[in-house]
Amino acid sequence: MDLSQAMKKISIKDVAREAQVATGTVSRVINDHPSVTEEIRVRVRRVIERLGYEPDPLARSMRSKISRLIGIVIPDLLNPFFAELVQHAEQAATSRGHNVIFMTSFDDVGKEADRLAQLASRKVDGIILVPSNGFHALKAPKGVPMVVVDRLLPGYPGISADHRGGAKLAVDYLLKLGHRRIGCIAGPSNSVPAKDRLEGFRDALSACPEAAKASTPLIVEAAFDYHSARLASTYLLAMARDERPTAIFTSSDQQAIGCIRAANDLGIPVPAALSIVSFDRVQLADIVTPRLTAVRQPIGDIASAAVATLLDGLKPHAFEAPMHFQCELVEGESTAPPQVPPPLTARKDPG
Amino acid sequence: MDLSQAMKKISIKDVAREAQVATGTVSRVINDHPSVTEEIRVRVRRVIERLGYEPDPLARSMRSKISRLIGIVIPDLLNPFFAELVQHAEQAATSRGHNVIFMTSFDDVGKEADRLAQLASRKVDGIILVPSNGFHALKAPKGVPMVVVDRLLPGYPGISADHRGGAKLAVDYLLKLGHRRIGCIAGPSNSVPAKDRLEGFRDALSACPEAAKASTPLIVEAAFDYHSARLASTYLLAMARDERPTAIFTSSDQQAIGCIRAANDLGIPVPAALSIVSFDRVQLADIVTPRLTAVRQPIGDIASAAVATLLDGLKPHAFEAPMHFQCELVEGESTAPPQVPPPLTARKDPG
DNA sequence: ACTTCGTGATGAAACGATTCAGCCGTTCAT
DNA sequence: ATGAACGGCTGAATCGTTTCATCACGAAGT
Repeated sequence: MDLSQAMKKISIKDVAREAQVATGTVSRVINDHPSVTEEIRVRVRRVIERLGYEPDPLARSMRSKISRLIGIVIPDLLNPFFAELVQHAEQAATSRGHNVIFMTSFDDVGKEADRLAQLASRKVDGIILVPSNGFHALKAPKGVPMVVVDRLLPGYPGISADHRGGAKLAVDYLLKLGHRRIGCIAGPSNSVPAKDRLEGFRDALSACPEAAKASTPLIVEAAFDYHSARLASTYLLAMARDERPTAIFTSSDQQAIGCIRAANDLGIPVPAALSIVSFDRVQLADIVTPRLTAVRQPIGDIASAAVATLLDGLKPHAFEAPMHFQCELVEGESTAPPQVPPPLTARKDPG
Repeated sequence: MDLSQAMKKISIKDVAREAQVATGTVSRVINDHPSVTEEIRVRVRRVIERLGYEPDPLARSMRSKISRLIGIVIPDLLNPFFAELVQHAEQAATSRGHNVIFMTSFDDVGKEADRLAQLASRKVDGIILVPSNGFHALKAPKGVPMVVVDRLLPGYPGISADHRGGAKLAVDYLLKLGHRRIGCIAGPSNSVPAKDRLEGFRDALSACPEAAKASTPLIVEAAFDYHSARLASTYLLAMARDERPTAIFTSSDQQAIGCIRAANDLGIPVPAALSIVSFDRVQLADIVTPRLTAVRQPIGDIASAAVATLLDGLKPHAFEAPMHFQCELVEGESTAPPQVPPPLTARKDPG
């Protein structure tokens, strides 16, 4: 016992010798290859157990070209949406016996290309990419399946939430509450999801000409973060009372929080005088006051689908339509029916 | 050219043949081994360039036992503090030519052990571990350097912020503002950092007997999250006005937000009637209303130090004192001097 | 002049798995 | 009865490096 403990490492050869079979046979036992009699299979298994043998992943992948490793490249982990995505992807990969190499591109096209090359040289079995924003002719590494998530890219298999449908959900909800002047903090125009959400905003309005007319001038563009949205919201809310929106759709939770802040600063109570619906619905949405009504992306589903696509080798997707997942509206406390605006001219007092 | 493109892959042998040297020589050129004449070095380099040869990391690590991979295991990526830690660690590793395998333990000791074993079998060059909470005899994989971060563990090289000193910083600040009844939302008692922060809280008070006497009954324990802290805060703030704390130190930003919410619900204005200082100071602290005054952990430094420790092979740390990094107080808008409490009996009205 | 050394380069043996060609014995169809 | 097909196993080649034991050669020491 002690001697065997002192031994450096047990390899497939040791197992083979001990079990009186060839190394190839042991290999087939390990890999559950059918061509092995039950008797031998059991015998080998027992020896493996006894020796505490574990195959070396490195040697294994070197020969087989399968690394049981997948790469994930995202722009920024501080964005809770991406953090959640990574967490779910890791979970999905782990449950399928893979590990994940994590990388950040910092929204830099150069870094992104570099990271992809590194992953390729590591011979990962697949890559999940959330591309950096803006224009770029992405060059996917040859021979490594890749799936683009969230920010879709033409020509690559893509998976994302149905941003357009989700936004429509949000605005439909506001319309149903009775709102007609609905502002929109759109995301940056170089972001695909932002554009999609804006489309969804318009989709919803197109069913209600009155709202469409009143709301179209109330669309402003801002980055996805708190500060930009606070600024943009201040602009919208500084309008005269009968012109300013009674509700605002924001393209991210952080934007919504900036919007709430702007409303507070202007003395506009939320949701009494201003309803807010946001997108993403990450943890954040639940701890802010008031809790956000928001459209939740099915991040878990997206992550699972991405991993499954890679690991099941569903390559043909490349030129088919991207996969979309339905969003869901989660009601919080940031929405209410619109106040009846007090007549501007005279007060209808009794008598 | 076209033909060479069609070729499967160029290996070290191709380079050797083309440059008229032995493969071993090429290897030494690649690894900047000194024993190689300038002439040959140049010649080989040129061939490498021309052929676009890139060494295969797998084959490389198989022989050399060096994978240029480090593993990082954290309990939960949705905790923004850990997300930031991972982000920084990835950055540090990348800048040193390493990649990182990311794993989540979900605060489960069993999963944690499993992940560590996986990393060991992948022959990573080092492991950064944020251990799951609670008791456990952690078994570090043999032969892989490991550094424990944040939640220190006796017997392992550890790196963390100076939680105790940081907490003292926070409470000193409150004392300086004039507060004497200072509440404390302590973290869960099975968490090492939580205990350290509580120590720091006590350290600060020990300099001011008056405050110590008034504050000691105001310590309550809660999980690090929003909801627990909201509950705990409500308990503290529901006390009579001259008994309840005029300031509260919370052990996390999320706790602080729960605390603010509790104060709001009770009609206690922050910071006018209640000052709050929290720990961590992640992004969150900046977008909440009011912005949090908080103690910031130098996450970047911690991550860099962890990576450096692993990659520079500073193993002897194991039984030395853990490495601590100083925290820094960041002023926000959640703190103010205490209100002068209005006399309880009669109002000192003129006349 | 002869050994001793050191330097730079070589060729082959690891590393630890997978996989491929081949072999032997059965079984099945003809 | 005979050949083809096939299942089950073996042994060796292979993957792309690093590293080790040598070796050739010239400089230096005696």
